[in-house]
Amino acid sequence: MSHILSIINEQTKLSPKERVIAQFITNNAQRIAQMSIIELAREIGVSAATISRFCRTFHFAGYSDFRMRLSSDLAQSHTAESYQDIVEGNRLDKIVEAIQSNHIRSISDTTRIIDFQQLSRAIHALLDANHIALFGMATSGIVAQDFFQKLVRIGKSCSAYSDSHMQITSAAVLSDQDVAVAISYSGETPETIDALQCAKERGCTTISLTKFSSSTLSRAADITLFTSSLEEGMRRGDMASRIAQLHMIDILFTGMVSERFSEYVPNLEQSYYMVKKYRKDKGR
Amino acid sequence: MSHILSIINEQTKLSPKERVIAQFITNNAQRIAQMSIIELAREIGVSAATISRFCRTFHFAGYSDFRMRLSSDLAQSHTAESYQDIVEGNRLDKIVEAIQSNHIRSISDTTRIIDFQQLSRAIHALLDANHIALFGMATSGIVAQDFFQKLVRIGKSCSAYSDSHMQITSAAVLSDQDVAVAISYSGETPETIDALQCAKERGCTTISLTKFSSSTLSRAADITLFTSSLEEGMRRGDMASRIAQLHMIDILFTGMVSERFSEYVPNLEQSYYMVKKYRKDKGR
DNA sequence: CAATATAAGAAAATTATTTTCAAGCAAGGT
DNA sequence: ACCTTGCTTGAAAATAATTTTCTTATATTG
Repeated sequence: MSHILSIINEQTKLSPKERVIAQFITNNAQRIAQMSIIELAREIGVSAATISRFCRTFHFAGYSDFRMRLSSDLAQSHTAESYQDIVEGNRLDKIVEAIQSNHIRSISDTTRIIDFQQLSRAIHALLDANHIALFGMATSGIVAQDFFQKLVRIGKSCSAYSDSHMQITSAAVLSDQDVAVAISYSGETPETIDALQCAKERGCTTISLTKFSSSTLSRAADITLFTSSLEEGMRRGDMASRIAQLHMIDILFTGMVSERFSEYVPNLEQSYYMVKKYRKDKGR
Repeated sequence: MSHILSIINEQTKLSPKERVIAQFITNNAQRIAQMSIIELAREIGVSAATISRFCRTFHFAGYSDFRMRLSSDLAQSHTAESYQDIVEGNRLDKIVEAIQSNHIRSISDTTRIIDFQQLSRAIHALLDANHIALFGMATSGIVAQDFFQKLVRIGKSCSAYSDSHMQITSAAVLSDQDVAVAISYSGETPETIDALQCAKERGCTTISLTKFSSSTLSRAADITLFTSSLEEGMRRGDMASRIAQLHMIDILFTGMVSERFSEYVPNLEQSYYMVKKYRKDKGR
């Protein structure tokens, strides 16, 4: 099934009309590409307003955006297979194949749902930030650490703590010149939400990176970035989700470096060079 | 090139403005998906009317129809060419495309060069290990941390320190029942090599994960695993290399879980469940 | 049972797209 | 040269599509 359709079908807490809409979309995905919101509304038997809201619920910019993404999603879906879970006693080559296809799919799906407006806002917010605070627990904490290392290399002031008390502590001292990035696949990790709320209270610009569906974290953030969401039960080991998050981090980072090339690239190069130099000097 | 783009480019008898439009569309196809006719008009420097007429000239129902067909067209034709470096002032859509293709390529290349014999040996060594010590600095340290988190979830005794003194310390107390995994893209990171040598001296089985070419680290290890090597000068930010390393970690981990399914999957599930439970109990 | 929240449609407002109309310009005829 | 004709193009009007606001109905909770 197409990525967008599976997101829509996964969502369990939908209002009656929303369910009707989801149902119709699932059964008539191909036709929707050619329908205006009004035609669709008439055919389903709901108001256009409800459909418009439905699209926003799923983080599309609006109906047009939804329709477009759905159709490119459908165009692609016969090319890529679906995500595969870890299963028992699989032959090694099957495992490798499954992981490869999960990861590649996760990257392409994430790319496909990028909202360039939000992405651009995020990059500029990060560039202009005095200090960047990164929040994330467990696997998302690893992703935060990764971003942290990158930001350090270009000389950006930033922090990333895996300890939830330290996260809050670092959030507590932020100002409105700062930016907070909260990472959580589900968007429901309490510690991460708390840290973001705290940062928000301090007047920070807040950025969330969650799976592509409505969540407490994405609702709370000023700028929302998404990774593809996997089918349910796919979370064992958080593998594909973490690859998608890192993919997004790479896009943010590269966007930043590309924008301030002459300032950041020398920093990057210095940081590699100095690590080498000071290692040698110690007499190995 | 996409079908629609080639149709547009084939057309030879176009008016001046039409040619300008065709040109822009060809060079910015990806971006158009997110642009209204007015934005596009402003950017090109023609009137919206002219664009509307342009679309009809090519037998589309109108601009919306054109935009939709173009984007599903682009979704189908997947373009993973060679690795691309970060360059200055690139447009965001180009950046995203480049990163996506680098990552996908990095994963497929890494998969292609897998030596299943070595992989299988590595998985069994890890399964049989009493304790697993992970070594890696900087970006490879992040990868080590990631593997660490996964191993903890299945209840495997392991360690991963980013501090090079602690790495050596942990290596110093290993026994011949243990396994050491040393991660370094170049295979020449002195701290990581030292740790592996130290582990070897203690009688450990040693596994290296490096780029695909001979290196001090891979020569020193009992079992060698490889990730694809990127073209020179591609290391800015270590993005693709880290994705490839994580891909390999996922393969190792999934291989382990798949082999001891009934022992490890309940552990995995318990670990997710308990995190949730003990968070709730704290009274949020 | 009141108070509050949520859902949903009608209508208004906004935004996007297409059409109409008029101006500008080049080619060809007188 | 000067008019006519046929294009091309943009401005503005007209239309269509979409979103927002406002209101009412329906649940939900204390």
